[in-house]
Amino acid sequence: MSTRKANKERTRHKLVQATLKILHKQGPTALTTGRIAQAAGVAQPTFYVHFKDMDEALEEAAVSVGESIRTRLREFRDGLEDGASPQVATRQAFTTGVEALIADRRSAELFLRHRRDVANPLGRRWRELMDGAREDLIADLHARGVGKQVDDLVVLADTIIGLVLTTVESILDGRVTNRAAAMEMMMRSVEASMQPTTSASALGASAA
Amino acid sequence: MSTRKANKERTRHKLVQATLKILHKQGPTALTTGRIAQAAGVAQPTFYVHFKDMDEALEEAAVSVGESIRTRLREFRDGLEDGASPQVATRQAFTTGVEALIADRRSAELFLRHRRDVANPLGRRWRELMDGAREDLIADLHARGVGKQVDDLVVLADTIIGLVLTTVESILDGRVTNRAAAMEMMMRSVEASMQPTTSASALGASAA
DNA sequence: TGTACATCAGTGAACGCGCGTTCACTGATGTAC
DNA sequence: TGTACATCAGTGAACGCGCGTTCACTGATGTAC
Repeated sequence: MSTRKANKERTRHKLVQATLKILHKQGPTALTTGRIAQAAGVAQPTFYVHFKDMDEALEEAAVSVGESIRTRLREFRDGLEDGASPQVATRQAFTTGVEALIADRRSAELFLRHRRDVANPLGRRWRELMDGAREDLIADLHARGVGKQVDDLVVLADTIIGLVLTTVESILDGRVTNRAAAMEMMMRSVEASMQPTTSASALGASAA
Repeated sequence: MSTRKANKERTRHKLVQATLKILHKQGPTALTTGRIAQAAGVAQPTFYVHFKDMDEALEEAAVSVGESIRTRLREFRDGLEDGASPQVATRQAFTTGVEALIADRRSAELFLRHRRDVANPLGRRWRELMDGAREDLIADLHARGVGKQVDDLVVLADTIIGLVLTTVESILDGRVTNRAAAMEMMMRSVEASMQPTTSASALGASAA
């Protein structure tokens, strides 16, 4: 590749990273083309050499973070056993999700913060990402025969994803010191939602 | 109260509601004093009769939503039994949380969307609200003797709160049609996280 | 009740500032021969 | 390799616009007597 083209890509990359940096440190209100350019070390009009407008830059920033998370999810997922039981597989899926997210703190924080912000390209893009992940999870649970035990795989998937995000939040916010123990407790919750409905009655036994 | 004072309060209230309306429909970027005043049906400089700046208006909007949620939480909570077992009480606490949030859709959506937005007065205020709720929950769990079974009440509280918010999200986003069944599954997850750690081993029994 | 005066919520007009956006230009890089 | 020309990423300067903010003013409401 020509030096010129490579340099242009480097600048573009710097602008995207600067966008994420400002968004992370100062929030959406502070996002201006001038600040982004300054943080990237270029003149302000340079922004327009690379992006039509702010939305286009945000869109690319969202894709960047989204792909980084998705790539890490795949990396962790490649380590999973294939023939594992639904319980073991779900346990691994849970751990995978948590590890993939906390591996990159800034991405995780941005994702958690803007994931429901539908007025923002970031929110829209990440919502698509979540919807895809949810569908994958449902398909996976179905393929492993979990549907026979659980009436509503949509709710089960939501429970699992919700607990993954909750765990990540607890870790990122520093409320959790013993990660292993916290993940153990969360995973027990996930497993409970996979039991046939009747098992709820078994509860009485442990009630004082 | 004088008509004058009452009128002023009405205008102020309209401005706060207009702030929430624009924030909800168009997002934080669209928040300008002009748009807020227009939505409230007053001239733009009127905004400054009531608020020093945008942050002060946002602060009041945050308090307004926060109090509406907290009031509803208390209303629901007043219906709880006192001497109930930890399990029954937690079950009721869970239902209470979900019902209190979905009772006002706009407040719930705004809260969920901006709850981690620390660059925003809304996010800061609601984070305080959450921290308070978490501490209350931990104290309540402790008072009911749950601490004897569970090592880490902080994680348990996070699990419960996380599952409440997850359930609310599922309902608001329309992924859940059968609310009762969904809440039943979520509650089983909550209950599982309250079992002594050893019960995790009981899992093997149901694994195919 | 009536009158004269005080208060003050709300407003139109005006302002400066920072923002997004455009454009002619520069100089480094690439290409043709 | 060397030269003459083409391309194009990046820039400084300029611009209009919308925003926040201020202020003198208005007229409705409140108050003193």
